[in-house]
Amino acid sequence: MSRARILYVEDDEGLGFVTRDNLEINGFEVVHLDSGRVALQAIEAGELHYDLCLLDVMLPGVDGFTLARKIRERDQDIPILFLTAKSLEEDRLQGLRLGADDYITKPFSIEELLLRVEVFLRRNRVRPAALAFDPRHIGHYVFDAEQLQLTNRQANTARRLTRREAELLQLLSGRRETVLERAEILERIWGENDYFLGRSLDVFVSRLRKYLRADPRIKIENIHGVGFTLTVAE
Amino acid sequence: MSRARILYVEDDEGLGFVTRDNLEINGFEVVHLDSGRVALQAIEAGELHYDLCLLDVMLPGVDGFTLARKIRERDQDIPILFLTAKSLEEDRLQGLRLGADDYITKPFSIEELLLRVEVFLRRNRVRPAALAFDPRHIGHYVFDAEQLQLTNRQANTARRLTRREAELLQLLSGRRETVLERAEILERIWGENDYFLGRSLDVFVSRLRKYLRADPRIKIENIHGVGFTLTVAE
DNA sequence: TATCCCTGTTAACATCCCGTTTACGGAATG
DNA sequence: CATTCCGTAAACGGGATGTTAACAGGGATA
Repeated sequence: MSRARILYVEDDEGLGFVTRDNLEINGFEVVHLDSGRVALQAIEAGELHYDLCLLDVMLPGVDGFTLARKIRERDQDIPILFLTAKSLEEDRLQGLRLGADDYITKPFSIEELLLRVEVFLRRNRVRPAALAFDPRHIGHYVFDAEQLQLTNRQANTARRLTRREAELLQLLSGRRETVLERAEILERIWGENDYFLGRSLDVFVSRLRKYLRADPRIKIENIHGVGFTLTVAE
Repeated sequence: MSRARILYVEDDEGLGFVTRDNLEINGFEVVHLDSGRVALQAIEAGELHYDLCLLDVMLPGVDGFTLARKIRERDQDIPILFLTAKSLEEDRLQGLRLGADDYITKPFSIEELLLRVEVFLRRNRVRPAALAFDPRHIGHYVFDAEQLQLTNRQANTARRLTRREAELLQLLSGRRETVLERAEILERIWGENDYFLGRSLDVFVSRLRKYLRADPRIKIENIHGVGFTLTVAE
């Protein structure tokens, strides 16, 4: 696997620089943005993909919570860590409800930060695509990745998916409305990327389309030469 | 779906009682031990399998760190949360190095505790407050795990099971409708996992199917490459 | 001690399943 | 209009599973 990419949003210039530097020394690829607004744009542009988000809560303008919410809209699986000066319980709770995965209270030591980040990425790598335990709604289907089950709520029927099918649907449905590049899908699910696996991916996409055909609002669109996007029309 | 099992080590009687109570109300199965020594024995006996460990750091005799180290020797993945009165960084770091996953600083609110516990269990893919099935009624059979007896209420006949058969049936029927992975079954019943034990499991599943064949609503389904699911149709 | 069950494991073989690959036609691109 | 990319059905092959039977060893029994 290539180096893990971290989105780091922090307005304190000094701290931001030091932290970024330390993360990079330890082998991470860091994109450091120094304002909530810029980060919001970057997220909404939706071009880049990260393995982990590190968000300062207190940002001028757009705060960390808002960012987290936006990130979750686009990616329901990516780990989010908050950095917060306040150790106020109310803040911690709000973050956890928003789907944050952990908190680091300022001031923190670099060593602590690294330990937490590594714990996180390690856990994420061990259990690649099977994190979601909340059944996920896709049109009038309900998809339970853990149970490898796809239920048609309308017809009240269920279908068992194979592991690969579930992994792929998990990835697609966790990032709907955004373009998932072929290379990324192949890296994440197959762990490598060659011509034949690419054809395999096409076959799986075709199968998923068939399984989801009962709801015409659901589309898995191909972007020629780039990748796929799952959308659910209103 | 089984309830998540939490090992909770806490010497403060009052706090321990309240916390345990709250966890149980919220659907967790809690084993509360009130001293480090007792916990150490329990861990070294290695009989029980937990989904999460909640350890007070300050314990008379054997402290939380020592426990964590022992637990990590046996299980690399199980989430460990520390409860600590001190928010000293040195303590936090030591805990993280030992493989702790998080800290909760006393005093904590029950809501915070629950949120954190749930976040961690989610990562570990255990369903927290899921309802457990009564393992004793399976279709028109009645299963007594203690007596190793399986009674067919319709035909009014009974069959004696062997211990392994009973263990497997209890696991399957207590978690019906959910995918039980081969690895987990083998870990829980055999304590280890190799090719031959896997074949052994297949043999036992086959036997159970035969014993339960009289009720066609009962199915032990295989999910190829993943595990088994016991279902009882309406 | 020899013998007999009882139980869990191993062996053997048939069958099934699923990820991959092939094949071919259509679509997109420039 | 040439070339590459994609959609999908079908075939393939290797590994996973189902099932029956043989086997081994331990504890009870005589």
